[in-house]
Amino acid sequence: MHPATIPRPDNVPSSGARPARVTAAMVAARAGVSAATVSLVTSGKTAGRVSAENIAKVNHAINELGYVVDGLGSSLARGRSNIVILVAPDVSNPFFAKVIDGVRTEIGDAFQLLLSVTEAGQMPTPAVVRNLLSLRPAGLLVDAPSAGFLAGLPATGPMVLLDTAGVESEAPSVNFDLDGAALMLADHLADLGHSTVAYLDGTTGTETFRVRREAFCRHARTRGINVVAQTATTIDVGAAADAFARAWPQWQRQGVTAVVCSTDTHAYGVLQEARVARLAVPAQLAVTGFDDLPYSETSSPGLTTVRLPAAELGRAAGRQLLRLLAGEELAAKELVGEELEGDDRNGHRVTLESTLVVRGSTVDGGVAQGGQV
Amino acid sequence: MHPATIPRPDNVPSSGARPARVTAAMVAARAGVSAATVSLVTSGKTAGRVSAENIAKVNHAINELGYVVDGLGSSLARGRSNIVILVAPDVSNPFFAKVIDGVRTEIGDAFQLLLSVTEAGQMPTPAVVRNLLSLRPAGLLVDAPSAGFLAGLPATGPMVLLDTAGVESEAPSVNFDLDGAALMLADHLADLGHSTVAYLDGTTGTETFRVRREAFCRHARTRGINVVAQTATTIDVGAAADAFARAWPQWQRQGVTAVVCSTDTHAYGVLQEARVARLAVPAQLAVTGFDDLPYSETSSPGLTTVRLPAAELGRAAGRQLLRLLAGEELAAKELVGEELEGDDRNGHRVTLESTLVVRGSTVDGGVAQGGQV
DNA sequence: CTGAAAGCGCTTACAG
DNA sequence: CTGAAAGCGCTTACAG
Repeated sequence: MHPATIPRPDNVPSSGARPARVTAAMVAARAGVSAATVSLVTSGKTAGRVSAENIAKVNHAINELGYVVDGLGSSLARGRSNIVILVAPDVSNPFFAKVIDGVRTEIGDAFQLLLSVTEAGQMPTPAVVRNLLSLRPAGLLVDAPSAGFLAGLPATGPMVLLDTAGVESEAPSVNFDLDGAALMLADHLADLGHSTVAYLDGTTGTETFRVRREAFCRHARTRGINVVAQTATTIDVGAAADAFARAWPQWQRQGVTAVVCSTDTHAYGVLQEARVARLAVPAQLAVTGFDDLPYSETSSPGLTTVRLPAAELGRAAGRQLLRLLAGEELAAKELVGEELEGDDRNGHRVTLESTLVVRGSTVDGGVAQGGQV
Repeated sequence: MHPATIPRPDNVPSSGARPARVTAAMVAARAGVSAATVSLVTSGKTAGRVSAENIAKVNHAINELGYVVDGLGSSLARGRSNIVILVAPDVSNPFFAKVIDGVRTEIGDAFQLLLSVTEAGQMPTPAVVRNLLSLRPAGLLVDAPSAGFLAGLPATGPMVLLDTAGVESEAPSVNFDLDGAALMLADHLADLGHSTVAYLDGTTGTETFRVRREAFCRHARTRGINVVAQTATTIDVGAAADAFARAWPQWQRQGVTAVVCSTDTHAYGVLQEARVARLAVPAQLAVTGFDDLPYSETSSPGLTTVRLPAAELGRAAGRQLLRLLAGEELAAKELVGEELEGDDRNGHRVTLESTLVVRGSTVDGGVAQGGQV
């Protein structure tokens, strides 16, 4: 009579009742204590409040019955759940995978990390956000937020922004030093004598891409580099290869000696096409990227690229959020009406240094020479 | 005094109280009705139970106050939340992105889809699962489950498995017809006259990879094809390229005329290396993949591959889950003690047909000739 | 150290 | 059609 769910170990016939949920009351009865005591034990607040004997009894009963604290009841009583929601426009790329992993590492078991799922490349709609917030997450992590998204966000609990390049917000945030990165890149190319370069951008319209391009172009100009051409394609090796193949004859005529790509993925396409065209990299053409994705180390030649520390971005954001959450607890418990100490009022804006990783796509023997600058 | 959260529109000073949560009781007071009536309105159960006038009043009050039904309270009262949790070992690959998208499309706004986040390539630990389940999700979707994971799963609510290749389970599931796919592939290569091939596998140890390989080898043998070599690398273009470059001299001596890859990503590496080595594809070497990732259409030559309908996998699983959920509701409401109709007892095991997409990597002009077979 | 009680915010029989 | 009341499962003052 029940819809097929997961297999029952024993073939329970059509009585089909779901296994009864084990509640704190049941544990209490079994242990011969009150539900309050059970709660104290499960939440670890026993110090000076529960006798060792009762703690043992409760734990025993918990194991016997296989009790798990109900997330809904618990969250409702505490006023918030223990889930942290990570909102991001692009879940499926290796760079973001590292970011996620960093967050996960930092958040640990204290909170349950869940990813909001949206249409590829989209931030969740206001309606979805309202839905998410109604779950009373302990905190929110938002990657690459658009300005519109932030504007529509109702003022709720702790939130940390990741990779907000170009978007204004007062919320605590963790960012890459894209300007510094672009500067290093421009310097590197200028030092190598490049004076005419092309820029291959992404079409997603992400803020970070815009910032990368603008920062590079600015610093390039300062260093006397002409950015004579710009094209954009989707973030796809094939699309980038095509675009480069089509553009190259023209670029060559313009004297382009280097192609700067807004992400390594594009650069892979360029490298690939260059190999097919038997263009000597870096002698005839230098290629650079952003991100330092895994493949950049093993491509041939290796790709010179701005390493944006993805995992560290996730970790730093996780750390910030944990601090906010701890602060909240403090505020609720002890500091009502007072001011928190400086540490919690500053440090809300973390910027991570990027590094330029020099490899064979700009310098012969770049890898051998040691990599990072 | 509160930790910095998100920016307040107006600079609320250190009074700092969170904006008071708007509750159903507040809406009720404003509208001059009972909380029960508010609930009826928000859940759309007004038919014959709430006057048009009161509906209007309540809706008005809701808008005025910006009321959103609290997910925790609501879920606790109903006995389950409206979230569906998608558990998967590999969130960050373009194939899975399509699966997610399919699920999202099907689930729609009825439920809130959230992704469980685990270490890359890992299923969540039993502890995490218990945590997730304590949120009382309306349903669970599990992609590429390992046998161990399923065994450790407590018997809970509705669940649908995706891509369970090789894993036994009684739970409703949606799968690809990998055997049929492997057969088509073997036939295709045999028809082209290949009799000696190499197999390039992934090292993740995913069940689906094992099944792909075994099924292909079986059918290949039947068709008189010798699979003379097998290698495995991580799922990375560069790694695959390296592996191929290293293995090719030997393979060539063995008379290998085709490389079958367990996923397109590997095949990209092979194609790339083949171009560098000026190996004529497909004349000297045919290459095939599995998945039909986006780039397979634009690579040069295009990649002959088994198209596994990823989005359809997600949609079918979403559909199954919705049916389970609907059945549950029925069971709870009307059918206690009776049997559900056949439709709900069968059809719990959906198999999706795969197709072989023939492109230039096995047949000259493969694309032009129409693609699918 | 312990338990009875109130409360978190909602939904759903139930009696009118 | 409407509202008072009980209940979902927990946590947290509070009184002992």
